[in-house]
Amino acid sequence: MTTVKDTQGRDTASLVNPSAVGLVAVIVAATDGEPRALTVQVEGQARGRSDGLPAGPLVPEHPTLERGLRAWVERQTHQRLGYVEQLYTFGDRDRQGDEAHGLHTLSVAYLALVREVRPGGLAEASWRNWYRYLPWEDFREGRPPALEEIEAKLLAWAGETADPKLRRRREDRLSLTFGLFDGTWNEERVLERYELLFEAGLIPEAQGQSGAACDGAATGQPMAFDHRRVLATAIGRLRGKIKYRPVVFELMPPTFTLFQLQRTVEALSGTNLHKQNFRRLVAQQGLVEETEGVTSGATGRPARLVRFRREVLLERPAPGFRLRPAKRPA
Amino acid sequence: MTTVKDTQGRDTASLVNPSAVGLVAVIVAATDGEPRALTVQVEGQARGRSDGLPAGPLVPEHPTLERGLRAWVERQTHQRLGYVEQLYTFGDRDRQGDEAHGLHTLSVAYLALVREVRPGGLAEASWRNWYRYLPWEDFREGRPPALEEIEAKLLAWAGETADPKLRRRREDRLSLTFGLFDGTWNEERVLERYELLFEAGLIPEAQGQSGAACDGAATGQPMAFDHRRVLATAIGRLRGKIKYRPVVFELMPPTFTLFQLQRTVEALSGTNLHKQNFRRLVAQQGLVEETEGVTSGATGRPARLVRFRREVLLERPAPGFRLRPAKRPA
DNA sequence: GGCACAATGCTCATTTTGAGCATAAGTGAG
DNA sequence: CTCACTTATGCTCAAAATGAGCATTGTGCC
Repeated sequence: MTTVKDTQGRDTASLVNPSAVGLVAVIVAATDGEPRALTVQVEGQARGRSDGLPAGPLVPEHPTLERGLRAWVERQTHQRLGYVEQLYTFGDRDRQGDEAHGLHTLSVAYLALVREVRPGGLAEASWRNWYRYLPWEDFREGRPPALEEIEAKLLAWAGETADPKLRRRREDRLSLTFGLFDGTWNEERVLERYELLFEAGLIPEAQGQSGAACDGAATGQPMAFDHRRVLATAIGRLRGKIKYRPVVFELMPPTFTLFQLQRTVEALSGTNLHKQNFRRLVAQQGLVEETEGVTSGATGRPARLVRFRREVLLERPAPGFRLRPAKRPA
Repeated sequence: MTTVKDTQGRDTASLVNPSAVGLVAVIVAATDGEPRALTVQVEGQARGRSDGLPAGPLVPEHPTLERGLRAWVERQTHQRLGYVEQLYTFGDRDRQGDEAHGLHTLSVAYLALVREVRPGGLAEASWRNWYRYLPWEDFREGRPPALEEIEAKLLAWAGETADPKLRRRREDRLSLTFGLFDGTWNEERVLERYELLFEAGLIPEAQGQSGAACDGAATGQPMAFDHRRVLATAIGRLRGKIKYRPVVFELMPPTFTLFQLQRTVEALSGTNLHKQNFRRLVAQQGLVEETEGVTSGATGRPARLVRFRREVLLERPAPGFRLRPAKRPA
């Protein structure tokens, strides 16, 4: 048996202190131009049932974490997972929402992208528009109305401290994440925004917070445990990733129009894009190839159906999309 | 107490199956234009002692994983950690190198960037040029000689299978990761290259492999357990990150010249950059501001000393470097 | 045929890159 | 003291990538 000593000479081989480890999955699909996550019903947690992400224990039988995750998700939801990527491992003692046993609790979170939305193997599993939980993240229809109330409360939170340094720090964070003073918005900072709201006590999941939270319309629907945090992590990661890796195609049907593709990218990023430039980009990058088919039935000129060129995965820079927000006419 | 049922109705609240969890740290510094990682001596493992990354158990006392990591690294190595980021959680059953106990073993790996290279609190800890372990990743002096031998062996590996589909897949991977047929090299695919070498049996750490591995000069010095894999993950992540976040500055002294900065970026990315364009980029992005000082003593015209503009962290796109490889004159 | 509505094609002014040339300012040798 | 050499800095120029729009082309519907 191998022996390891850390640099102090203590034996660390066995890594004592066994911990409880769980897996959580953010399973994403995009249908009808809306970004959706697969959710399940979770009991307990103060107000009866609430939505949660599919989660399960780490099963020792599986050779790798990812394989374990694939196995039980596919069994549980009858949803075959295509693209899977590890997101983050959460281990905060006070954020897990489950402190019953003495073990340290970890959750290893994964992001999965799936193509089709089956009705759901289980009655309790359902697809939900992810902006239901994070309404301030959707800028497709212009600035989300939820932001008015949120900004007011955040400003109040920043102002409620006497310490000028702390106050300054809070204001800097408001500026950086919500673009509060300079009107800037970086769509990738989803987690930072959520965490800020959490700290400011605007997230009901934060136990022991002052009851002065938003009424829920503005700060979205809660989820069980810290699952909204996991969801926020997933969205942020995905928004970043589509810019430099062609992962959106994992969400598209075998054949689609450029505009459907654009709608999907917009759904994920929560912004609108300039149509002509978007298609120029896609064409130029050689991400798709034309098929015979065209759309029909809908109003307007029929669109050509295209399909993803799998070969690009083998080509040089393996590009994604660099998002370029369009000015909204409204 | 809360109760959670998964979608099958089984109770998953307690996430049974306790696991052993360890923390591993890739602590990076850059001195004299060389990228270095902090290593410790590890006993056991076939051939006596070998280099390993600082690792320790997850201590339940700490509120978060990151805090726990910071605490024991600082205590163990007397090295204060600045920037810390979670890298990845490894949980392969057969890659951990430690299967003594029945528990599933996880390692949560972190990447840390530090500014100064203290002589090392412990005699057993030492800074090592990271290319010692991954020599094929350094293109600063032109194509690494190690690649000749590696490519030959990889081609042989691809060719040794009869199944044409598998063979095709292997060749595609060689092309994608090592640019074998199209001469392309993506410096971020460090992990993919390492894993390919591992699968091809060219990495001594792979137990039960055919002894036909490279002699070590080409495939670098081994590390304990799967620590080279962790290191490869860290390098790949860091190479990607410096392109869009100003993290290099975590490695720089308070004041430095633009050329030192360039050397550091080059050290990390393993490529050479076009000098004039590099400084134009840095200037234009407003990443640094001038100081009074200039260098002296060395040969050549003295260079102005600059310092990182911390404010950029609060500014809009929070840019990093977009690396642009320069043509090597040689 | 005439409309309304998307899908497509193309233009044009800016910026952003990639590559170099030219000059400036020290050090060390003879 | 001057020349040779070395590294730091300034600047130029052509090519490619972006950001915004205008113009045309097919279709389904009165």
